Amino acid sequence: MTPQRRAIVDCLAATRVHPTADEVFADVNSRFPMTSRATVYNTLNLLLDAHLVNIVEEAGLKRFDPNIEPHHHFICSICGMVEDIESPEKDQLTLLNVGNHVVESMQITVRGKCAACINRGIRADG
Amino acid sequence: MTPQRRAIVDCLAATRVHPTADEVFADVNSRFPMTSRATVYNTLNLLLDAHLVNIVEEAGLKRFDPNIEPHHHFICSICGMVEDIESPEKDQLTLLNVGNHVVESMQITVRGKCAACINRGIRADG
DNA sequence: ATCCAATTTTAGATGTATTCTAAAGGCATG
DNA sequence: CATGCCTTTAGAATACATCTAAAATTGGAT
Repeated sequence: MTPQRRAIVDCLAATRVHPTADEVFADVNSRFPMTSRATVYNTLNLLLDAHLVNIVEEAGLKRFDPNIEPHHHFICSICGMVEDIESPEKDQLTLLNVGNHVVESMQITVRGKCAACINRGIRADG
Repeated sequence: MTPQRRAIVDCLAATRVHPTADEVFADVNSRFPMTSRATVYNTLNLLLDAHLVNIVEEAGLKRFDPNIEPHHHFICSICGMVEDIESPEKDQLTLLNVGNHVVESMQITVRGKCAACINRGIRADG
């Protein structure tokens, strides 16, 4: 565990915005200015392999999620914001059977417009 | 509607494997050898804008899905295969409320090991 | 059939995200 | 202090996607 790795883990643990690798790089670099992108990518991939973070893909970007409990996501179609859903309804979902495949997990992705974007739109119109 | 565009649309309509842009390019090129990647990307993006195809992102690749009915996906964690789920259970899902956001759609992603990969594994072991 | 304007296609350059590589650095152990 | 192992660094290399400008094609008017 090096200072760079600790900074990367801290960055993920402190945020709820599902940062991209580049956003993690920018945050870590503000504290350790010489950290290279390769270190950020290496560390993130190590965390992925160790199942200590998850990945959410959207609009061509891989976003990293330190929440490894099974959960779901809301994605704003305007600003791209990704938010964890901690709804009791998530548990109503039992594993579907799919053909002859072995099902291991299920995840719901909810899409729509986030409250912030709706407010921005209302102000712009009025 | 040009021959190139028709070939791209035909390719998508004929397949159930959710091809990537590059796979579409390879297929179209086998019939129209001089078709460029740009034409494939342009046409796919036109189809996306017109909501005539959907996109499924997985493992850093954008896969194109001509099925525009709301539906769900099974993704194999070994080979990356994406399969549509046409399960009656999909309809039991009612739109969740998520904070103050406006929910427009919900999609389930089921992950696991596909039948083909399981068979391959069993043969490899025995 | 010919011309023209508008659109599409092409090849290659460019952009963006990610991974690879080789050299340098750090740290524990002998 | 030397050694070996692992990490970090900077930049090159790769992969996927988009952009650009010129050439080709289309459909409509003559």
